[in-house]
Amino acid sequence: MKSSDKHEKIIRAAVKVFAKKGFFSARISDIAKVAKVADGTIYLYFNNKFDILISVFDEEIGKFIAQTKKLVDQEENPRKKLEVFALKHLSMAKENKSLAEIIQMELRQSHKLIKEYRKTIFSEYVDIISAIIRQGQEKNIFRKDIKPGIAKRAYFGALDEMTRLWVLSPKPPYDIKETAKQISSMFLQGINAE
Amino acid sequence: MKSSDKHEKIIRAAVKVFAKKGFFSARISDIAKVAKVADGTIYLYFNNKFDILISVFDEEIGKFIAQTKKLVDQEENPRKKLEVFALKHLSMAKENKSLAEIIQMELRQSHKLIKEYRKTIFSEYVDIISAIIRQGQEKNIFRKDIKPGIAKRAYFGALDEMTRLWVLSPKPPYDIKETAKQISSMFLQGINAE
DNA sequence: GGCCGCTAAATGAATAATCATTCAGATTTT
DNA sequence: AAAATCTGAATGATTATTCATTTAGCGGCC
Repeated sequence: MKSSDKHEKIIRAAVKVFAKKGFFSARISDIAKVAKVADGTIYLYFNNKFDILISVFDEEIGKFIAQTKKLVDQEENPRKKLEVFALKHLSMAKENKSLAEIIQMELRQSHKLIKEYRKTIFSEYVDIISAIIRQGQEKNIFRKDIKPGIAKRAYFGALDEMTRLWVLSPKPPYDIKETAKQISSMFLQGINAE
Repeated sequence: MKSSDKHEKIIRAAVKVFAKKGFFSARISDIAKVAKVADGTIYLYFNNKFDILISVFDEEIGKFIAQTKKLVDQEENPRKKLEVFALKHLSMAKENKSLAEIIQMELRQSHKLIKEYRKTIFSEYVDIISAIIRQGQEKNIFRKDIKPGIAKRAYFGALDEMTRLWVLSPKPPYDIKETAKQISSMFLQGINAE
């Protein structure tokens, strides 16, 4: 068997096990069992347990961010860009529930390395939002008194919290498209009547 | 020494240690050392390590939610209520950084018990928001097509994400009042120019 | 084709370290 | 001098990691 297969198999098993039991409660032997590999084999591909978690993030989140950027770039209108971003974010959570769960739970860990990691990777992601907002402000489409640095976090936070609902509930209580629409609409028009 | 003192001392020490190292990496002996108490003494006041974490939540978060409710009730106008909520939320994070950090990190844990706990306690908190929104809709102040169940999470998520910024950064990069204003304004008016 | 020798990959039992928890005895309070 | 409280060393369970051994893959040779 080619070694790349094993690497892949272990990562996939780890996603499942971490999602189910959480990083600290997951045992290497659990992952080995799911991956159908000996405990020791894991150490041929990863330095330690923590390294597996980081690899999961690196390999899976990277792909996702790239996809999001591409989609957003295809739209012209900043309003539309925000909608597309919301839809992509929520869709990902629905289609890849285990990974979403790990991001929700484990990327919030207070471990120093994870904190640092989170800062870097999330910056790249939420900066997609602030870039859109700046664009919109330049085109006089968005209010100039809104700080992009605050708005990006507010928008991301709103989506992230909806994702948490998906992750914690067995069934999505709201429709994805409907939710993305509501959230982008709230941000664009606000909730004030008239 | 009165026993209530020890209980308090241990809780306070636990808040510090959990915030610094995270629940799983925190050792009982760490907490004991900070509390200036023997390891065994902790077990006279708490059943186990997990029980300490739950007690931290129960005793500290409970107070905070009660305070928030009281403040919100003092306002008449739903718009004003939302502003007050945001300000209280962010102020709490600034004034009680260790606790905010624990809420951010540990309450996201995938441990079954924590998941359940989170559902209960957070529902109580975010339902303050949905209640405000429903009130506003009844008075024709807020759009009727906004679902309170989505809006409450979006609003909470936005604030929660700003809190994360506080927790992860050594210095608050934005002014608390300014941030609360921006977020409530975004939700009320939206970011569209005119 | 079949056999041999070699290397890389894989195995999983044994190791070693970590800590939550306990409890027999010390100390303090009443 | 009981009772209540506290202590911290010892226990025991858990598991990440290691490593001596086995297995599989491959090229050269007859």
